[in-house]
Amino acid sequence: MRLLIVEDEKRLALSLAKGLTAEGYAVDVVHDGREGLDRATTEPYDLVILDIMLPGLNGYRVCAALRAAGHDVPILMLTAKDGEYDEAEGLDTGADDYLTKPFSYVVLVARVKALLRRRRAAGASPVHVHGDLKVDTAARRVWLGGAETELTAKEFSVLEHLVLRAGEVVSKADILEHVWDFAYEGDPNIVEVYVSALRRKLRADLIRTVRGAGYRLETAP
Amino acid sequence: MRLLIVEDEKRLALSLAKGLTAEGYAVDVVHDGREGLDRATTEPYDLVILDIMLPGLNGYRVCAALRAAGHDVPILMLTAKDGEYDEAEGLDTGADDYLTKPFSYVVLVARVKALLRRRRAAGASPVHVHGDLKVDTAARRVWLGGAETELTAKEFSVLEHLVLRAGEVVSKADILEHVWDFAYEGDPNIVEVYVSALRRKLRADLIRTVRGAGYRLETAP
DNA sequence: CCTCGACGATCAGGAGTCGCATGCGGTCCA
DNA sequence: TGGACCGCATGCGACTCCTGATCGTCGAGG
Repeated sequence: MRLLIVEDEKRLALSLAKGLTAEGYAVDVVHDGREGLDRATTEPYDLVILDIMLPGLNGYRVCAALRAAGHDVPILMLTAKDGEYDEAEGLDTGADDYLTKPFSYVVLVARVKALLRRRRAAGASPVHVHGDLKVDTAARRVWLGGAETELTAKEFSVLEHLVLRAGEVVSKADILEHVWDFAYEGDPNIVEVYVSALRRKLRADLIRTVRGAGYRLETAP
Repeated sequence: MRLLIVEDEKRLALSLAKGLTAEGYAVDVVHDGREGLDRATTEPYDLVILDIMLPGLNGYRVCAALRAAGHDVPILMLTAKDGEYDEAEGLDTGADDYLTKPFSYVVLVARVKALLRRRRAAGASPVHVHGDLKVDTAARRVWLGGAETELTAKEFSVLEHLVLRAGEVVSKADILEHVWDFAYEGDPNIVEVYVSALRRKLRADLIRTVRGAGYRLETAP
């Protein structure tokens, strides 16, 4: 599950990102509205956490623009309590839920999970397809050209992370942070070991090495 | 059968939950309106017991929001006798039945059963079929390939939870939360013991272990 | 065009984790 | 009082994961 946080208070954004990453989500953070809109329109996020007061473009406008562009990604709005902005307005522009600052981290996580559950209950499939590769994140199953392949937990996590960023180059540090513990003090070689295993179990040319940068899951067949 | 209790008086909520659990229902409890709405919209409950006076969002609004969202889950409202809230209003917003505090536990159970019967009579099937496995959550009976199998209460609850999420990986923590008390502090080993029993009584390959992730009820035959 | 250095791939082994089976005592109910 | 059910503990077996070492490959600069 991939989350985008659009929040200009950097400390808050960072702490949310850390926590949600620990929950197992892939988290990206941007600090202004325009950048947020760009990312949300071009990348496949499962949920967007959107602050109202933002430099560049405020949260309402980001939200409205996203909906106008036909994106139905769930949006959780963050509003300040001082009443300058109205919660109802947030829901009117197409947000799915809102949270009033200050909020506890536990509540935020509960809302995030609820929104993701709701979306899943509505029939949104957690299945990702790229070429002849099919990955079902809920069932934790992987097919290649119709044949199912058995993966271990770590192998699946690495693959899932690459699939969520299919076509992009993902650095080893990024994979380490997301799949392993946050502050993992280990050899980046583990990533190589698991990529190697994935290539062996799936197909060698599925994961492309970008020397000095990381790995990229090939999307075109 | 899964029940959700939305009630902020914790002692009352707990005693109801205990009683209904003993009746064989899987019971979740939340203490405020918003959380109740979240859960009811995202989880597949068979009935919601909803107090009127709630922090966050009162019972009427939860009920109205649920109906507005297209959910037809039966709702049993709990009203205080002091007339501040009108019973009729509860029914207007879409509740199926109401009960005035204080009420006897026996009456509550009778109403719950009546509502579940009514829904069943209306054609909602509590029977889930996956391959040659048939599970009747109302009657709490299980058939495998036409032959009925006797399960204990806990065995059935674990199976029911897996059936409701058939095809997905369900973590042991998730099973613990839903089948045992919600704040259960116990050894995940219990889950393993019950899964083991289910495999013995049903078929070994029906419940698949996904190492490091949980269990998955196989859907394909 | 060759050489060298850095980076990446692969392999094997041991430690640790995870899941399963079994058995025992407690408790609840008939 | 007896039986069934439940929670818990233990020990075993298997698999996974990480580490370290070695081998391979790419690319830049001489």
